[in-house]
This record gives sequence, C-alpha cells and structure tokens, in this order.
Amino acid sequence: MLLRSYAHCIRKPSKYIAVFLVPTVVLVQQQAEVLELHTDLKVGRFWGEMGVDFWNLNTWMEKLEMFEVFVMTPQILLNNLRHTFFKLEQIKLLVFDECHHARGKDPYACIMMEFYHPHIRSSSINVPRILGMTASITNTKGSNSPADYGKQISDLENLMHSKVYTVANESVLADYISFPNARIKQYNHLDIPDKLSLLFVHLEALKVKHVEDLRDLKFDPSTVNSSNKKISKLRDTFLFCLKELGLWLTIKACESLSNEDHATIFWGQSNDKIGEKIIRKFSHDSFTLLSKNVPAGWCIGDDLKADVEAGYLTAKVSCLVRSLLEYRMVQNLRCIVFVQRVVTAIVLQSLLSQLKELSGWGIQYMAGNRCGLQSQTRNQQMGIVDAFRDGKVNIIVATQILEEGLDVQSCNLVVRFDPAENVCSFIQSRGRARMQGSDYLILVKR
DNA sequence: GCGAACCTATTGCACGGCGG
DNA sequence: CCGCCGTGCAATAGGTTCGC
Repeated sequence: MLLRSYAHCIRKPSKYIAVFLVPTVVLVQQQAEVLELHTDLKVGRFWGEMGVDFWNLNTWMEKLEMFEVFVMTPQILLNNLRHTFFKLEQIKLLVFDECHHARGKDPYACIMMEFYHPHIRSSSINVPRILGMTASITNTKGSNSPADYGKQISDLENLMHSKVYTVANESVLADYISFPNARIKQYNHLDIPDKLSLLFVHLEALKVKHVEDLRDLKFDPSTVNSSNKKISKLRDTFLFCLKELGLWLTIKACESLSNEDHATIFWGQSNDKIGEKIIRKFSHDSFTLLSKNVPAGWCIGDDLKADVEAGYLTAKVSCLVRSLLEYRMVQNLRCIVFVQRVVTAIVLQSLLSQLKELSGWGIQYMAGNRCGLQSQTRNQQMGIVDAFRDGKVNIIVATQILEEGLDVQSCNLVVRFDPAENVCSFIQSRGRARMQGSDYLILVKR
C-alpha cells in the first residue's frame, strides 16, 4: 500500500520535498523506519517533544537542505506553514496517514482549510499532490444509513480536494494481505449470586461512611466536594468491576489502586494530601471488605467453572481465559486484547499473569499516559512494543491506544474483550492481525 | 427526537527536578 | 551545564445519559 507513494517521491532530487503526516508520535518513528527500509531517500523525523517550535527559520532551512522526506505530526506542519518556515509550493507530495481524522478542527483539516484551499482558489498550479490513506472512512457511530456515508465521503473528498478510491471488494485485497478469521465467542452472562450482590450495599455504606468522615474534618467546601466526587467515582469503578469482571478482579483493582506507587495521583489533581489519603483509605477498606468474601487458601484459576458459579469471575472473563487456552500450543504467539477502560486492562493483566496455565507467556497492559490514572510513559510504551516484537511479551491488554498506530507486524491473535464502539474502531483493531492464519475473536453476550 | 452536560480517551506543550 | 524524564495544563473527539 505504501509503496505506491514511493514512486512519486523518488523522482524528486530537486529542492522540493515530500511530507508524510501521521497522527501520533509513535507512528513518526515507525513510518520513518519503513520509509528508510524501502527507499534510499533521506528521511527526517520530527515531533513536538523535540522542541521544534523553538526552531527558527535557519534551523528549518538546514533541515530542508538535509532531508528529502519529512515525517511529522500535523501540528508541526501547521505551525511551520503559519510561520511560513515552509511554503506550500516546496511540497511536491503531501501524504496523510489515517486521513479520516481530517474533520472539524483537527490539524489535518486546518492545514487543508488554511493553506491548500486558498492556493486552489487563487488558481495557483504549484500545489502538492495529496495522498490520503485510511482503512476506514467514517469515524462516527450515529451514521448508519448509506446516505450519511455518502455525505461523509463527499465531505472528505471536498476537504482533501481528492477522490476517494476504494478496492472493489475484499477478495482483491486478499491477494496482498490476509484477513484474520473472525470468530465469535458467545458467553452466557450470569448475574451475580445473591450472596455477593450484598456487596453492592456494603460498598455503598462504606462510601457514605467515608463521605461523612470527610465532612467531619471540616475542610473548605471545594475540597470536600471534589473528594466526594472522587470517592463516588471510585465506588462506581468498583461496582463496574464487580458486575463486569467478578469479585476477584475487583479485589485486584482495589489493591492496585490503594497501592502507593501505582496510584499516586488518581483521577485528577489532588494537591491536598489529606483528600488523597482518604481516597486511598477508601480503596484499602474496600479491599479488606471484599477480601473477606474469599475463602482462605483459595487460588484463582484452579476450577474455572466453580469460580464463575461462585461469582469470583464473570462468564465473560472465563470465556476469555478459555479462548486463550485454546492457543496454548501456538508457537510465537502475539496477541492483543482490546478493552474499554484502563482498570480493565490493569486487572486483566494481573489475572492472566497469575494463571498457571499461561505461565511462560509474557503479559503486559498498555494505556495512554494522560487519562487521570497515571499509568505509563511513552518510553515504557515503546519498550513494551519492542519486547512484543522480540517475543519477550506475548500478550498485551490494551485500550484504544493500540488500535491506530503502533503497527506491530507479527500479530496472530486479536481479541475484542469489549465490543468495538464504531466501525472505525472495529476495522482498525481487526487490522492489527495481519499474519497468515491469524484469528480475530469477538466476545459477545448471548 | 434533540441538545446539553459529563465521561473517557487521546495529543501537544510548558515547566521543574535530577543525574551524567 | 545540558538533556532526560515525569507532571500539570489546555484542547479535541467521540460516546452516553439525562432532561426538555
């Protein structure tokens, strides 16, 4: 797919350049590597953290001398065009990766609106060729009718000043890449046993108690208010875990959230130490409360069926485990499990790591770094992706962050633990599994 | 049925601490 | 003294829920 564009790039030994835009920082590295591998062009990579916005005209002039292809995030190009460090006439080829982002006030759209279209209107002929690439045209959920699709496509065509081409059908594509076998795993969702549903009440009582404690301490109202909100949120999270994942994983969640180094800052800024302490105490109390409901010496995973019946695991989780066990014998497994929420990713990772049957497989979770639940930095993410490529890590439990970008080439199993919210999400996550004979599992409630 | 408010997730950018 | 790393902030997209 990418190779089409190289042909255009290569006949460009002049002062003109090609710009390759990608939506995320990690993609800058990866696409640049691919470009260097397949062409002999000089590739420059740029992203915001390099402090590019402090560079002046001379610095950019040097870069223009030095490189032929510029891989960068769209905001940088936008800034450069606004400061006229770059001129549109210099750019012969402009490639948009994941171009379905071009809508609204996205930098992609800004570039086209602010610079490309004025050039067109002034009937200038020195505009770059545009190549937009995407796996899925639409990004929205509400548009299910064909008419809406048509409108979105034509909007995109107008904005990009291009025409949308798509392959006739999947069989044409199948000659070049292989599609995973989609398999649907159904599970019977069981409600929580009565014994455990009492825990809802208990958690609620615990929350009320902590809220009252908070009020007694007489802080200023805003502190009390925000802490209240956080506790409520935390309670909601635990209830969510209890319903969706089962008791054992909820305990895990409480444990990891009350853990000092894991949740130093949880959900928003808590500059007041006391509020933070109360919140952590709430997690800890929930932990002890829930732990009482597990028999001593009991070990997770010995008897999946019994665990489900007792409510320690939900059928959904057990279904995931059983599905994974089917691949126990696969050599060189590379698996990504997509989940909705960060907590789910964290606790699933800790569950899978503890199962004896899965020992020998490296398991990691992955989430963005800016979602309140301070989890991972970009370097850690890169490290995980590298380990995944090298085979040190076999299973990644990830949020949407992995759907786009981070093209891990050899991936032979993708599991959708939570259903995809929209078409785009579905297609992107399916696109992660591109090896011959790879499988795509969807867990569905029966 | 439609819009407002809220929630979760992402990104880039600025600032401050720490170590080579 | 400079660069790496973590943290906080603002902006954005998209979904969900609730009220009119």
